[in-house]
Amino acid sequence: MNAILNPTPVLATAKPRGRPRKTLEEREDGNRKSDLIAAAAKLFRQKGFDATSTRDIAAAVGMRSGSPFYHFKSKGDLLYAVMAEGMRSAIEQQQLTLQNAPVSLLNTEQSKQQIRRLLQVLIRHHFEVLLSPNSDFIPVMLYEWRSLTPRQRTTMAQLQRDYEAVWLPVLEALFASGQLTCPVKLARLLIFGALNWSVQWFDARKEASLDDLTEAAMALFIKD
Amino acid sequence: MNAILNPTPVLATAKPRGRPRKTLEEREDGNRKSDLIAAAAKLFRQKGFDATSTRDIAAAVGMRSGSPFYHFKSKGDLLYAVMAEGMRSAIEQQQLTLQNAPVSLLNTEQSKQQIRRLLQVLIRHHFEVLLSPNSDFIPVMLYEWRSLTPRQRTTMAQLQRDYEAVWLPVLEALFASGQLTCPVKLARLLIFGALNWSVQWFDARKEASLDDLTEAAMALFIKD
DNA sequence: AATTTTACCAAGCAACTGCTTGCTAAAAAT
DNA sequence: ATTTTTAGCAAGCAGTTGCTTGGTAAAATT
Repeated sequence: MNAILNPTPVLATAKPRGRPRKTLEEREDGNRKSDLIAAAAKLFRQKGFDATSTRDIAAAVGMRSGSPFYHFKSKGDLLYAVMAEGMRSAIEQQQLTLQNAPVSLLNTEQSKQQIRRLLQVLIRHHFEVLLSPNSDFIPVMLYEWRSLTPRQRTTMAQLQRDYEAVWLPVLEALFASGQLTCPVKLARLLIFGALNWSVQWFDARKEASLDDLTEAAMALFIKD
Repeated sequence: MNAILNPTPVLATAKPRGRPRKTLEEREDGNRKSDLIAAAAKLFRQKGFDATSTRDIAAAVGMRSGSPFYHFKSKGDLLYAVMAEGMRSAIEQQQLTLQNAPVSLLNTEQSKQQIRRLLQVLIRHHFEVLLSPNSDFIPVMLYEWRSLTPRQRTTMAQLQRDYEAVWLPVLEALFASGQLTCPVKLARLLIFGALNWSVQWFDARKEASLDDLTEAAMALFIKD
């Protein structure tokens, strides 16, 4: 527009331009980074990674378009942060849930019912991770793999293995006791598929509760 | 660039510019539209709808950037064409598979084994739709719902109901005979989840065949 | 009191996006 | 032989994208 050839901004005596700056108190201190992660998770889930612009994310937390790049060096890094944070908290919660469960993973000798109960706890917790409100992190992880770099992909795969590690001994015990008649390896893949797919159709305002789902899944997979 | 103010292209005596035009014979006649659909399906599956540009698609079939818009009025319409074509052929194939099956759907009185066999045929066919090479259509449909208009979404939902319609009586018969101990409605959702999710992990170059998968799924879902 | 750090904003650049326009050569229809 | 249709190409427009740069007020540190 202007005829100024040298685009270098004016240096001296710049008086405060534009909108008023917020004080630190107003911007609810510190956790702006996690605000960004939460907002990004929500938008990524709603519209997908590619269809969400960094401007959308900035606007969602009341920033200007360039500001998220102070906290994250790229949009891709923000996606990775969403997924990593999601897996971290999912694993942590899973550990807690198992500690509070009436049955122990470490106990080798257990009744059929106890092993079955263990799977039920795992399934119920997984549904919670997938479907409880404001937990967009894991769905984003499940559906936006493509947009990760190979590096990020491998570390996410490791986290996923950590999460699933607890399941394998349970499935093996169920197989050994005849309550599961399907090779454990494929059973794991098929069962996680059945559960993970629920983010596509589950509607919290509708008939089934997470307990209903858990019961149905148990009935579908387990014999006796 | 040029100092010509009126951007209207020169009218008279335009000599043939640019690359040589292909004759109809060279461009393998007629099916350019389905070429576009196939190329789009492949790319949409590989990179996702948003990350695929119309230029990518054009290049994949040897066209210039604007030419796909002669065949489809928008990128979204091309996506819809991919999905609709995929569902059309999936439904058609399903019908054919059932006709050649040793058991009939219309027969009300059937043995436990016959009903079980019917489900096996349906599962096996569904794996084929999902996982056989060069069939990117259905995976695209499963993962790119978001990018459809509400209108397109409802007609796709109808096609999906048509496809699943055949499954319901089979599941109900299995439930009635005690081979399925899970409410039919939820069973359908969970089973389709388990199957559909396989597009995320299945690798044709690896251990399991589609028959192995079918066997595993049957063992997982069905009692007796 | 002086300095450094934190957390932004304003502006904008270069690349890319979907899509349109004006045109044209070859094939098909008349 | 003439007209119409088909299947494109070349060029480009307007909008959007991720990201960078230069600056700055307020808070924290020294």
